[in-house]
Amino acid sequence: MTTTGHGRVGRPRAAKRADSGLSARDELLAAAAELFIALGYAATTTRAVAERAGMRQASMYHHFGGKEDLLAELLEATVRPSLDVARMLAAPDEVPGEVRLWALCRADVALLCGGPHNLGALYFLPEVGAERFADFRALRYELKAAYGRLLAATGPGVELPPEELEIRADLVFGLIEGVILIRREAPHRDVVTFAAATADAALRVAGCPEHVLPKLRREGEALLSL
Amino acid sequence: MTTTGHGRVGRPRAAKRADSGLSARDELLAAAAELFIALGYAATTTRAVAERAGMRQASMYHHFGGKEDLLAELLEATVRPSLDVARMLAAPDEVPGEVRLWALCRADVALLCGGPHNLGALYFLPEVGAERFADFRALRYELKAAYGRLLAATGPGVELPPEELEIRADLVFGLIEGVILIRREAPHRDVVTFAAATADAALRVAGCPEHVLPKLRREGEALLSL
DNA sequence: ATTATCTATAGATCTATAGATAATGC
DNA sequence: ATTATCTATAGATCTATAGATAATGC
Repeated sequence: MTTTGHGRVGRPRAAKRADSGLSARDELLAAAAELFIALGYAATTTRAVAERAGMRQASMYHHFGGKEDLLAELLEATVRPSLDVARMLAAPDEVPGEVRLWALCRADVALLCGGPHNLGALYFLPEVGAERFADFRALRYELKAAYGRLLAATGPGVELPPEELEIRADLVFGLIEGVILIRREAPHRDVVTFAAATADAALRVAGCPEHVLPKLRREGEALLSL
Repeated sequence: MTTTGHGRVGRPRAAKRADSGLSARDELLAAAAELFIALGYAATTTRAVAERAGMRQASMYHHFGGKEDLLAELLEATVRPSLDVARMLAAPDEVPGEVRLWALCRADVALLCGGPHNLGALYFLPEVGAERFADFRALRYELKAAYGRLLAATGPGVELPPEELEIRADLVFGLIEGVILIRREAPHRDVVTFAAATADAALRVAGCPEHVLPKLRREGEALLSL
C-alpha cells in the first residue's frame, strides 16, 4: 500500500475524480478484487478493471503484465497472512496441539472475514487450477498441511487411526474455508463472535469433548494476543 | 436421459464417433458440466461445449437457447435430489431431529460425491449470482432452511440461544457444502465411509455428544434405507 | 415433410501493442 | 529526461442467426 504525495508525475488521467490515497497499482488490485469476486475471472475485462480504478484500459499494462498478474498477486497476498500465523503456531511445543489448532482456526476465520471484500472467494475460481497460479496453490497446500499437523498433535483422549485422521483434517480445513461461502451469504455477522464459534466447531469436529472448549478458548485467545 | 434408437433423423454429424448412448441434449449437458467445472462458465465457449459433444458450434442452438440454459439446467438437476431427500425427512415427527439431520447430511454428501463429475462445484461459480439463476438459488435456499429446521429440532440436551443456533446452522450447512471443495482435491475417497464420517462431523458441530453418534449412525442409515 | 445437422458470417467484443502527449524532475 | 497516462488499432476471438443439406418418416 504505497501512497504517493500529491503532484504525481506523468500525464493526468482523462477521467478525474477524488484521490483515493492509493497508488495506481493498489487501485487496480482493489478494482480487480471486487470484479473477480462479483463476476469471476474470465468475465472480468481489463477495461472494467482499469476503468473502475479510474484509468483507461491500456494504462493498466504500465503496472501489470496482464490480468493473470493481478489475480496471482491477490491470491498470494490473501493466503500469506494465514500462513504466517500457521508458521508461528507450528513452533511452541509447550502449548498443547488442540490450543494451537483452536488459535489457528480463530485467526484464519478472522482474516477471511476481516477485510472489506470476501477475498477468500478468489480461492474457488476455477481458473486458479491453471499452471500460472501454482505458487499460490503451494502456499495454500502448506497451510493445509499445518492444519493437519496440529490436528495430529491434538489429544490426549482423541487418538484416531491414520485414515480417520486424514478425513478429519480435510473436514476441519473444509469447515474453515467453508467460512468463505458463509460470508458470501451472511456478510454482516460480527467477526469476533463468529471466528470463536467457528474455532469451537472445528475442535468439535477434531473430536474434542464439549467441556474442554472454554479452556481452549481462553488459552487460544491468550496465545494469539502475544 | 433419453436415448434414441439407432438410425437418427436429421443430417449426419460431420465428425463421426462411437455412439455414446446419450441423446444430443444429454451429450451437450455432460460436455458443459465438465467444462464449466474445469474452466469456469465465462471461459467455456459454446464451440468447446458443442465440439466436446461431437457436433458443430451452431448445432447446439437447436437444443438449447444458449450457454445460460445449459448452466441453469445443470444447477437445478444437481440440487433437486438433495431437496427431495430434505422434503422427505421433514415429515416424520416420530423420528428425533438429530437422527433426521444425520440422515440428511449422510444422503447429501453421498449425492455430492456420487456422480462422475463434481457437479456441486457449479454452485460456487460467480456467475450463479446472476438473475437468470434465481430459480436455482431459491431451491438451494429451501435446502438450507431444511437443515436449519432439523438442527432446531435437535435435542434434548442441546438447547441453544437463537443467535447461536443460526451460526451453527450456517456452520453445518457450510461443512456439508465444503465437501465439494474437499472432493475437488481428494477425488478418490470411498464415498460411503466419507459420507458417514461427514454426517458424524456435522452432528458434532450441532452439539451432539460423542457417545450418541453410534446410535444416530444406526438409526440414520435405517431411515434412509426405507 | 420433418428433423438434426451443417457451412458461412455479421456484429460485438477483448487483449495487448505502438506511438503520442502532458505532467514533473533536474 | 522521465514518467504515467492517453488515443488508436490490429488481430483474435466469441455468440447467435441465416440459410443450405442430408438423413428418416409417411
